[in-house]
Amino acid sequence: MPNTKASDFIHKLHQSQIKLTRQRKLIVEKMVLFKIPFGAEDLYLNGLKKSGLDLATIYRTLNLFAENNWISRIDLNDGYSRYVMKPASSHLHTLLCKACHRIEHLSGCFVEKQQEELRKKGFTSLSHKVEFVGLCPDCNQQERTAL
Amino acid sequence: MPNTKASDFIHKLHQSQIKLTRQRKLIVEKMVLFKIPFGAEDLYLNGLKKSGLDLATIYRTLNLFAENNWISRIDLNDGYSRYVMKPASSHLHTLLCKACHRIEHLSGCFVEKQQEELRKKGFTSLSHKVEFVGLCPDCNQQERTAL
DNA sequence: CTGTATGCAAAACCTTTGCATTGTT
DNA sequence: AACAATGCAAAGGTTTTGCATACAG
Repeated sequence: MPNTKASDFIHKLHQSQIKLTRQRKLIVEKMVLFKIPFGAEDLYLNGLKKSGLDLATIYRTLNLFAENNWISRIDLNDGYSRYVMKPASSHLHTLLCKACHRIEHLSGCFVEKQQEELRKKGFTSLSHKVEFVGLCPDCNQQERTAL
Repeated sequence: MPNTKASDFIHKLHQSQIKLTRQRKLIVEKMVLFKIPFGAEDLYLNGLKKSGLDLATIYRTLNLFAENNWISRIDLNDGYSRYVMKPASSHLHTLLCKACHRIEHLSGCFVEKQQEELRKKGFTSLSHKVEFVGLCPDCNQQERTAL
């Protein structure tokens, strides 16, 4: 079963109003191959350019996907917009390795209670994001053995 | 006691190796006046330009402060880097109103336990960020009365 | 004094946009 | 056929950088 992820994603596109173009399919198929957050240029230089896609198309598509909440923007604070495929759950709880950028989606939410308190105080339309950043076991080990 | 915040901050600068210039003092004194996340241009157009500061100096200074963890970058996802003064506690738990950009630092941390579990799994140098985004009571009310 | 910080101007950078053309539904 | 999406090229806006000068320690 190759690319279940990609076809699931494309299925989502189908159900919406947007048109399913060759370019968008290619972008989706490329996105799912990334295990770390990817930017427009990452997709472009890793095959999409060869397929004849324009960088502008990729930017437009990534914006479209993000607006529809099909992907999430990750801020690595280097002036470069990156995205990750959205996990099944709506909001984002991530664990990011600052060395290799490997990203994990965490299950379990420890802040629902806190959010509920804020709601009681009069805040509405609440959403939240929990981000852990650190060194994953692999990168941590590399640093040690490098000494 | 005017500008306790500013002098506290400047005191921190003193203790580090960096030089305390007229420009840096002015930037600090301006920063503390902002109750919402501020960008370089915000500082520039709100008095620092009149004081003769250059935008480049402000960018350099904001980068310097952020590298030293004296201020924190906030990503509002509009292609504009903003910062907030760091709260006393090291890490960031914020509540941001998406309408007026008013920001609150939340006390109490509900994710320490989760972080401890990650540490046990082999992750190191862990830090975390918890961000709530929503409409504050004031903005929420405005939307309602606008109907 | 020495080395860092600033001002100025230009460049770099990522991202967006206009418009004619192509392609989907 | 109608409208949305793409490619191409150019512009946009924020942030960075080089270099001579000024300044803090």
